[in-house]
Amino acid sequence: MQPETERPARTFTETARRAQIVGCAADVIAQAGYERATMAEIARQAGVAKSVISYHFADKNELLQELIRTAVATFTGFIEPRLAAQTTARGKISAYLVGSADYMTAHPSLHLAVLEIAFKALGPDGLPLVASMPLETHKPTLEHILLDGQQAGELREFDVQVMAGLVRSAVTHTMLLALRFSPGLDMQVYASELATTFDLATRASTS
Amino acid sequence: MQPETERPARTFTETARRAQIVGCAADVIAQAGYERATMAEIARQAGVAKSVISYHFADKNELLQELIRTAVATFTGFIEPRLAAQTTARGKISAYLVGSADYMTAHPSLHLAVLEIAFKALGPDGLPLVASMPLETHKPTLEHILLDGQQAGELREFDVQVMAGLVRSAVTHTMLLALRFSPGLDMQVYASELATTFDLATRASTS
Amino acid sequence: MQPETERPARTFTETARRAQIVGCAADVIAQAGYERATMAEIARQAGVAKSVISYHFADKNELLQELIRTAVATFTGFIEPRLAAQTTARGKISAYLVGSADYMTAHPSLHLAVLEIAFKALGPDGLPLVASMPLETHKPTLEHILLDGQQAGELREFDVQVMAGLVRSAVTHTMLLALRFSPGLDMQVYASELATTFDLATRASTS
Amino acid sequence: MQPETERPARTFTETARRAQIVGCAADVIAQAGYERATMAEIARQAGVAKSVISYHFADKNELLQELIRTAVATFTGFIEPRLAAQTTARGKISAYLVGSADYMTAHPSLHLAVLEIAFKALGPDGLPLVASMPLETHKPTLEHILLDGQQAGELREFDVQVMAGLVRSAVTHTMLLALRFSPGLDMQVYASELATTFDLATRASTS
DNA sequence: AATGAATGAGATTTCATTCAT
DNA sequence: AATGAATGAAATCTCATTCAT
Repeated sequence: MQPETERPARTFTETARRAQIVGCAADVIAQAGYERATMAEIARQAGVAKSVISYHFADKNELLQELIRTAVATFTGFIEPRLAAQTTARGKISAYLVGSADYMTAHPSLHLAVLEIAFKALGPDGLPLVASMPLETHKPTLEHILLDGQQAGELREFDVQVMAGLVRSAVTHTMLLALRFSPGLDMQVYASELATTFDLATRASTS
Repeated sequence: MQPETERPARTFTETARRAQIVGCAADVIAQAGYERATMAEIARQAGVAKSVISYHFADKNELLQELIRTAVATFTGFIEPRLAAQTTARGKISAYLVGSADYMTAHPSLHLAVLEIAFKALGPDGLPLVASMPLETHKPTLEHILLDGQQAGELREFDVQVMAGLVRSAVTHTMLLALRFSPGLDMQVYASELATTFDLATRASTS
Repeated sequence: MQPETERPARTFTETARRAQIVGCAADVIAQAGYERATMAEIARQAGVAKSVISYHFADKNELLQELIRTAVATFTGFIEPRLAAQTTARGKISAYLVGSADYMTAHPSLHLAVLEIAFKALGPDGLPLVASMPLETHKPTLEHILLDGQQAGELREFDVQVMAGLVRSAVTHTMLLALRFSPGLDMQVYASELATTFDLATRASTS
Repeated sequence: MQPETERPARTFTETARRAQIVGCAADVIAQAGYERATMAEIARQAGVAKSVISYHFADKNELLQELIRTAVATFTGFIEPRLAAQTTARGKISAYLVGSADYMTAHPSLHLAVLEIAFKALGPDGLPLVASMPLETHKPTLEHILLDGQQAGELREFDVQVMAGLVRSAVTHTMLLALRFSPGLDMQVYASELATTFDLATRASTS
């Protein structure tokens, strides 16, 4: 049950420091962009020496991976209860979009940081860092929702892969670009507009 | 009419060299990714010395900007006749999606390179390089199409900004990710799936 | 009789801890090599925190010096009775070689660690750490043996410095390299081969 | 005949610079020791910027390997004619020792640098750098000499491996230590003392 | 028009050591 | 007596850019 590799349990202080550093990293990455988010800059933001980060994280990759793990957990905690509260596929899709917008509003720098990392960070093997990470926790979920909706006759026939990709892009990419070009944007309005759009695009024609 | 800044007209050789270098840059960026596309690597691919690039381009930014200008021109040449051939908004949207897929098929490394640059390259001010570029040549176009469609009663009421962003993301982002995860994907089929989806999402309900 | 510098006598626990750490240091240095024998690694091997070492030893140099002192004492305890048991110079030389091989067999990591340190460790002044150490406890001894042998007419005329250096190198260096390239080597056979060689090289021609 | 990997032929300047840098590296390593021979220090000694070294050598390992290659070639050029001039095994052994001393006298920093590197430098895999290098060009040679001498009845029976190791250690290690502790030492005298010693140790008893 | 050579700024990482508890 | 946490110095390597020829 426990992993073989014996790692001494983390101290309370250790855990707190790691969380603090991850938070500062997210802030720096979100505000200054991934390429400016050097270890030196993150340390400066956290008010500690560069080597403090090295002390708590094996290397930059581990820091970024922890950041992503945090974000995935946070997002999941945000979105899952909302999905569970809906019984219909159409309701779940809408909840996914609105919930994502809420998450982005609640944790903007975490969200932006993850996107920066997903697009830009490379692992030691030269492949995108996220390629070796469970970023897609909710990927099957979204496809399941669509599939279930089709089988229940609630949604029309379409390629589930394509539609799921489109929904996910709407959340990560469309909203992101929109935010970048108009920072004051109301995410909730934006999300409800998307919800309407996807409802029309997916519902069964007889409805 | 009169050039603002006095720059001697480019010779034929000069123009050819610039085009060659831009092409090599696109290949390297598309295949190896933006972070590996160093000046040295681009020069190696082009079979010239690093300083040749510096001779023909003021700096790396200018090279990337030229690449983007080339891509925009190519894309425009691809898409505009197809839009012009359509009279209805619904037809134009579909043509935009299918035409984009055709462009990606015809010029894959140009397309991929532009996306890499758009996501990753920063200008000297630290802002994304594309922020200061006419990347959005077709942006007003797409919004015009939607607006005209609404005014003609052909399309339902929706936020034009949101929908245009979604369409554009579908082309740049959704397709890109789909390609990355399944390289053998048939772009044309994918595009027609998207066309159906957007048709349902945008058409006026009475139609 | 009276210690020059006032240092409180070491407790029993203290002494044991120091010995344990020295032993672990020897193991790590012998197995992983001097450059990998960081304080962190030694502490890990000893199952204590890094700062425990700092607590018991002023700095890394003191730890290494203690290790060398231990090794010299051990080696001396090994070799002196054997030398004392021999009455002739030729017997003593042979006993030195064979005894050295026995020592290496009995305390391999101590021996390897000392060699690593002797070759690689630098003191704070940038000079080899062993330059300021009584590593050469047996150096005069060896030269005395040779000199006595010459005066007794047992050994031929040769430069005592050169020959002593050669004998010592045979033990530290030649055997070491031989071991490195063929780990299963029988040290005792090797030593007796060396003993024959040096006997021929040093004995008076009339014998 | 030519190696597959196409490497552009080196310029005259390039070759000269590489040689100069290798020479400076040897000087620094010999005088200050391997651990102080940082890229910065070598560059300072050469009067160039750090990155000039990076321009001419892929990394520090390549620089060190080139240094070793230079030393091996120089040593070979020194020793081979002298071996060829001797017809007997005993003459060749003597020539090897004296020739080595001459080489050390003629190229002291090259010799010292190689020893420093051989003992201390690790490759990227953590193994000694010289493990992957043709340092032992003359190793078979020395063993051949001894073997031939035994077969010709000129040398007594002994383990060829052991004796070859001892001869080589005498050159690299014994002389080195002697030099370190008495810098003004006359190498030629030292070598002739060693030559006598090894002659006695190896010649057939009937001679 | 082209190029080899040189450069300086900056990024990550390692490590012995110190300090407060 | 012991330890987790923090630190600063230093080292290697990368890369866009510039200069003299």
